[in-house]
Amino acid sequence: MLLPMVTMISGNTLAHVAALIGDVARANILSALMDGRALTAGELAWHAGVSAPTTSGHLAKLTEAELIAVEKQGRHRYYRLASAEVAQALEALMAVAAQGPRRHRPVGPRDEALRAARVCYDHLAGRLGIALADGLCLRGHVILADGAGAITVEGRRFLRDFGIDLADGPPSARPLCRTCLDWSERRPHLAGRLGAALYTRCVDLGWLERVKDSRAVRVTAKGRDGLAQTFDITL
Amino acid sequence: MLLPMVTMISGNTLAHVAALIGDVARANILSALMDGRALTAGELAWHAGVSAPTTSGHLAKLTEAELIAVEKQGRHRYYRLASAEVAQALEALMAVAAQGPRRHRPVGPRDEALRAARVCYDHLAGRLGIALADGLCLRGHVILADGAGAITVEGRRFLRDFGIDLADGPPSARPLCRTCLDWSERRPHLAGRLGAALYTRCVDLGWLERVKDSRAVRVTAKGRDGLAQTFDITL
DNA sequence: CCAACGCTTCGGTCGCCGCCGAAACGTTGC
DNA sequence: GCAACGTTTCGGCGGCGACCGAAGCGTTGG
Repeated sequence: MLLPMVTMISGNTLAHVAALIGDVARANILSALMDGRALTAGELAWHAGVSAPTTSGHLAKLTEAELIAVEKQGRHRYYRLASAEVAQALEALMAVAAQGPRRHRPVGPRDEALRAARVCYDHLAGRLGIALADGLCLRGHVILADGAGAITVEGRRFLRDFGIDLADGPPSARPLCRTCLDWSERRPHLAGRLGAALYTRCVDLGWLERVKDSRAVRVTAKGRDGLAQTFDITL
Repeated sequence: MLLPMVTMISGNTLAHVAALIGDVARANILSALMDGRALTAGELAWHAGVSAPTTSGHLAKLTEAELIAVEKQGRHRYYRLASAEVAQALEALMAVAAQGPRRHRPVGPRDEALRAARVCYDHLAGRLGIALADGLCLRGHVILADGAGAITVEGRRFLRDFGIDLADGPPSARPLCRTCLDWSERRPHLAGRLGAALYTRCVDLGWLERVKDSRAVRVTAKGRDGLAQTFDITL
């Protein structure tokens, strides 16, 4: 049989990366790490639903492929996603999975919480993430033209008043403001350094709280007021 | 053992989609379809490097999961990617694969052609795609701020002169102008309806030609002149 | 109408990989 | 130093799924 020669190289690497994500245990591990924090091997074993030895094997494979990175700290080992690109790929896959044919998923209460507000790597997603993006867009603070975005001059001033100065920090190669396709809302929300700063600031202000063992985010009473006053968001 | 309950649902669907891409034969099939055209089962079998029966099974699975779509035509069956989201997910995975540890890939001449200019679903990628995006950005026809993009008023006029009217066609939900992370250049190139229109127009003008059995694109002599005059691109 | 062709279905084989328990390793703390 | 703990390594088991050849189905063209 005639072989397609060089084409196979890209297919091989593509398959290798996808196959790593394509195991239920490993997918659960990566999903758990999508909240941007670093978790221990034990915590990840719990999330994956398999034994510690099995988890260890999975973590070794993911680390070797540089999908995740590890940091030793005492007798714990903290694992985190290796890069924002990995998070983006995972989110893109979830978007495909969400639009696919109804795979039997009885929408539980936990699922509803995720759709309301959740963390996507280091920024907000779900209905709250969309509302934030819409609010900033409506006031002309950012320009979201057809899935792409940029910060205006007034936006920069507004953000500074809100307590976010995007000029500080090391000059990073990371995009200042980019969008990310929301898998539950099917619309773009704010990502990049702006998205991360917005989320961090809301947490610092006590407006948002993480839900334990989940990517879901809860809006506090103070947060309800603050979001309404600052961003015109009513939940 | 305590089970993480509902969290597993998302992990399950994520793993299912990723596992479909995570087979070498299927990855080759999807890679081949990344050129945006619809190919027959036989052609895909050749690209996949496996027998016709095996390919048929793969195609059935991919179709059922709605990663690809099929169209019957006589005794042929034409398969294509089901949506732009699928293409985006594939591109994101390739970006991850490209930045990972050097997986033994001896850069062949075919590979070099892909890095120079290739089709990414329905728009241009590679050095040529980057150069086009940079050119339009430099002249202020589009604004590419940190990986995000929008078309300016002058840009719209310029594109109309070039033969692209983005107002025509049915009002589509597809983004007009978005960016796509280039896996070989590690920088954003133009995607969305603008990216597609630019590629189509260049082909119509006879500036670009597809390379047989590859996603690579060749610049014609006429194209070299045209690209230089219109976009200030020197290859 | 029959032969050629493209594609799918069926049946059986084989190899890879996920899984766990037991044991080893390294760190912490008493 | 020793016990407790978190994590990894080892060995062996089991099952899923990719693969092919042969046969079946539908279409095309003479």
